[in-house]
Amino acid sequence: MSKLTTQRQAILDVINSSNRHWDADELTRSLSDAGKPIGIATVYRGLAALEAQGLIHSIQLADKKRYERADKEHHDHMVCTQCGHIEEFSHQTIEQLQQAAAHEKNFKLTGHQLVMFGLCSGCQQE
Amino acid sequence: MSKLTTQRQAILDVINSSNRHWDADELTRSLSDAGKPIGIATVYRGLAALEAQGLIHSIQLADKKRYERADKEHHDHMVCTQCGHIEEFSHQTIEQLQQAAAHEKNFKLTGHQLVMFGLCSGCQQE
DNA sequence: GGCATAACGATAATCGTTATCACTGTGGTG
DNA sequence: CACCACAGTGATAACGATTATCGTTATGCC
Repeated sequence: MSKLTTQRQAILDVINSSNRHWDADELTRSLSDAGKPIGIATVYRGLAALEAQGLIHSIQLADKKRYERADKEHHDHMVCTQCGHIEEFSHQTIEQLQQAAAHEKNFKLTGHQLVMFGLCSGCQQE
Repeated sequence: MSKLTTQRQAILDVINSSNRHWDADELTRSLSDAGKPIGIATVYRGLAALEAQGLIHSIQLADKKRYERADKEHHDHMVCTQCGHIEEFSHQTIEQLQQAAAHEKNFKLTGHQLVMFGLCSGCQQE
């Protein structure tokens, strides 16, 4: 198990302090702005380590990976293709049906990602 | 509406000729091997145009985008994290539940992607 | 035939991410 | 306490997929 160093703790604190979905660059800047400069490579390594330990979660979007706190119940994401806003939702039945589908195909499920794309309520106005 | 040029027709033919999920590089090589050399930039542009016209579909994986024929009924994907094998499955109820979830959040749905990760039956043996 | 326009193809540029490598901090161990 | 092993750090180079650039080419229309 890797160490929870000062830097990794700082990354974790930032992520846990909000419900945002952060990318590596945003985290680097946020920490620098807070007077805790950190190397971008350290951020990437830290994020990988924290995720491996289950302390944070990630979603893989088309261009980049985004990280969020793990201390919430499982959910999936809706991404607004206009403004980038990310809405969360969870649906227990969907999870169950996924399990069933995997079982049917003889697939040993280790993870999944459901992302829905569309326009958030705000962006539908225009 | 963009044109269906010789090159784009060739890309489309390759994709429609199998149930594989192709990336841009594989398509370029396949066409070159078939005696129809094509520029990689042309492949990318062609793929974008073909997808915009609904003639092919794509899935965004962590590292790259893969394209498949569009003349099949809608389905989602299971990706083997060991060998890269892609299995398809469809579940009507899941689609309906997604619609419901989007509606609930006031989200105007334009697309979605559900990818499940795990081990295919072959890779579980080892 | 000539011209406007979209597409092509070679290649440079971009961007997120990973690898490299010299250096640093930490935690045993003798 | 000094030393060593080793994971982590940070600057930066490298990488890989994709996009932009730009001169050239093909196509369709008057």
